[in-house]
Order: sequence, then structure tokens, then C-alpha cells
Amino acid sequence: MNAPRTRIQAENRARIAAAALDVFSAEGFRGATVDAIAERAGMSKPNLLYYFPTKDAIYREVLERLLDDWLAPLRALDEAGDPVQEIAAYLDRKIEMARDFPAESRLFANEMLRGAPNMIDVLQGDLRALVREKAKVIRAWSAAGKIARVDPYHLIFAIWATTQHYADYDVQVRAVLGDDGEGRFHDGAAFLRKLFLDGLRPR
Amino acid sequence: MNAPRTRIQAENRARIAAAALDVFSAEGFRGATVDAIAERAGMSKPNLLYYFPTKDAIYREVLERLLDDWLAPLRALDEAGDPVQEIAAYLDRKIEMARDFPAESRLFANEMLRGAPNMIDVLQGDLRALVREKAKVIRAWSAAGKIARVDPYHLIFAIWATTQHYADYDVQVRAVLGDDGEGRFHDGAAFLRKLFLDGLRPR
DNA sequence: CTTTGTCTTGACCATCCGGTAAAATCGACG
DNA sequence: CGTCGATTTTACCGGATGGTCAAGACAAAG
Repeated sequence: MNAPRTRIQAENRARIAAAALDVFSAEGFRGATVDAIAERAGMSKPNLLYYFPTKDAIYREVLERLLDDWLAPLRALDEAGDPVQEIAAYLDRKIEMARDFPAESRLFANEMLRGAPNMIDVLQGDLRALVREKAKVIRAWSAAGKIARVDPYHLIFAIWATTQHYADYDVQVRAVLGDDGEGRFHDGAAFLRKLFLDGLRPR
Repeated sequence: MNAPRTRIQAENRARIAAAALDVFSAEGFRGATVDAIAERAGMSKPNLLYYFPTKDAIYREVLERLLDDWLAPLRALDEAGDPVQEIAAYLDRKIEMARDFPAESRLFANEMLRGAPNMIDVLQGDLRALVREKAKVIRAWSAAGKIARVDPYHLIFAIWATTQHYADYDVQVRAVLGDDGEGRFHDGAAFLRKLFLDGLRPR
């Protein structure tokens, strides 16, 4: 069943993965029930288990489907572009993802909080390599005087943290700001651009 | 049983709360089992349930014990101090908390991810009021030209996000950096000070 | 239409888990 | 020491949940 062989299989596996993303991200792995995922996918539990053998398998599938999209914004950081604009654009892409794919962000957050039992290998492998590569780019920008001399790793962490915060801590942000439609994403993006480029100290 | 009447009660309730903090923060509410908390506290499950009537009650107790400590760093932001130093000091305090009390941070993160079912009233009440008050202070600093004109709410979010990231995403940070003892907290603090004060654009 | 493999369902099982009951043990105080 | 309330333990219950099974419904190909 690893490679979908029929149209129905492809459709249903996709529907299940979408439903599972919602449920897992909102309830955590343990809090999500197979029944809840099945109901959200519009099918019975045994039917769902016809497509995925175990709850774990569903979870792993969801994680896998996410990974590429998740790292795409960092991958797109372009050595050849203008450094300041590249970083501003990276911030924007990440804020957009927090706005448009909050469930994905929360799923990752849940996995991290538990110690990444299903992703530790990816973190230490592909992710680490990608970050190292981009850190090199950032360091070169620093050396060329295009941006300030800062630790590129912690810069990347700060970009992740500030942008994903709008998805992961959405309740808190909304509680503090009051309900603002989606204005918080726009205002947050503007603030972050200013923060990352110019900081707080008056010039 | 709300107010401990004996020495043993006070001791055991404290031991249970400490154990529960560890288990809840690592596994999430649903992932934590009463048995696991009891074992970690060094007692049997029925014994634990002699001190707290339900799993929910344990969880609420843990949240309550945390709240004051959690908001203390923001409360300490002093209108009368030097703005730049006040913000730098706030960053430092928050980074220290991420290093010294990561379980607390992760517990909050778990609660936020689920939509804060047990804290939404606090968020919309005390927290919101406190943030509003401090936002006013920050805005006054901006108006006086002591710091740049930025949205004070999003500034506070950014401080929370960047500092708590070192607790909540600890696995990821360690996977990317390799094991570094606790150097990441020192380096992170230095980076954040520079980021928040001066930004990335070369001067 | 019929056949054959795909898909779906209802009934069911075993385990985990939150919580209870009641008896046994402990410990502070007279 | 003896008493009595505080504490702890053993045994247990019922519902939730992950997963199975066997039979039925369905779709595609001849």
C-alpha cells in the first residue's frame, strides 16, 4: 500500500492525511484518536485502517508530506540576491506560512516539544546540512559587509521563532491583541522587517 | 484538600506538582498518564489520587503554580530604567528562564498549541492587561526618542518567541548546532541583544 | 451480466487508563 | 502505649481506544 495503485487509494490517502494533519496538530499525537481522524476524513475507522495499518503510520505519512514544503522557504534563500532583501523576503515567506498553514506549524511544534521522536534523524541530517549551508551564505554576506556580523545559526533560529510564533501561539496573540481579522500577520511582518533590519536603538 | 493541612500533604502535593510538570511538559496533557506522574513522584496512583481528585486537577494546579513566575520577567520591565538596557535585561531574564526552566516553557507551549483550554481566561484577563500596560511604557519610550518607533505588542511577541524557542525547540536547536553544553544559551543571548538593539543592516 | 479484485462496514477484542472501594498501615498527640 | 485521623496499598471497575475479522458492496474488465 506504500504506492497508491488506484485513483481511490490516492484520493483517500490524501483525504486521510489532510484530516490527520488537522487532528494531530490540534490535539497532539496522543490526544488524536483514529476515530476522530476517520470522522474528519468522512469515513469509518476500519476503512481508514484499510489505507494505513496503524495510527503511527498515519502520523509518519503526515510528517513526510510536510517536510519539503516546510524547508522550502529556507532553501529559497538566494546567495546571489541582495542580502537585506533576501532576509526580508525570507521573513515574509515564513509569516505567510504561519498565516496560511498554521496546522503544519503546530504539528512540528508538537513533535519538537516531545523531543522529535519521529524526526530526530531528519533534524540531524537534512535539516542540519541545509542550515549549515545557508549559515555559510549568511556568514559570507557578513564578511562582505552586506549585513552586520552576527551568528548565522541564531539568526535563523530567530527567524523561525518569531514567524512560527504567529501560528503556534495564535491563541495568545489573539487574546492579547483582541480579534483583529488577520491584521496581526500584516503588522507582525512589518514589525519583524524593521526589527531584523534596523533594531530598536534609535539611529 | 485545597489548603494543605499537614506537613506530609504539603510535601506530597509539591512532589506531585513537580513530577506532573515534567510529565505534562514532555508528553502533553493527553499523553501524560496518571501512572507516569505517580511513578515519577515516587508513589502509587491511588495514593496520588488521594491528594488530587482528578488528572485535570493536577494539571490546573501545575498551571497555577507557574503563572506568577512566568509573567515576572515582563512585570519587572521598569518604566523608569534606561529603555535600551531594560529591553536587553528582559531578553536576558527570558533566556535564563528558557535555560533553567525549560519544562515550564514547554508546558505553556503545549497549552497554547491546544488553544489554551485552561488558560484562555487568564490570557484575555491578567495577561492582556499586563501586556497593554507594558506596551504603553514601550510606546512612551518610542515617543521620547529613546528607542525606535515600533509596534510594542509585536515587540513583546518577538521577545517571547525568540527566547522561548530555546526551550520549546531545544531538540531542533541541539540537532542543528551539535551538542554544545549550554553554550547555545550564551550565544543566543548575545545574538538577541545585537538583533534587538541594532538589527542586521550595516551602519 | 459475470467475474474478480478493490473497497467498505458492523461486530468484536484486548489493552490502557482514569478513577473507586475498602482494608491496612502509619504517625501525632494525649 | 493507645487512639484516631491521616496516609498508603491492593484489588478492581468501566469506558475509551487502537486494532482485527469476516462478510458484504462496489467498480472495472471481459
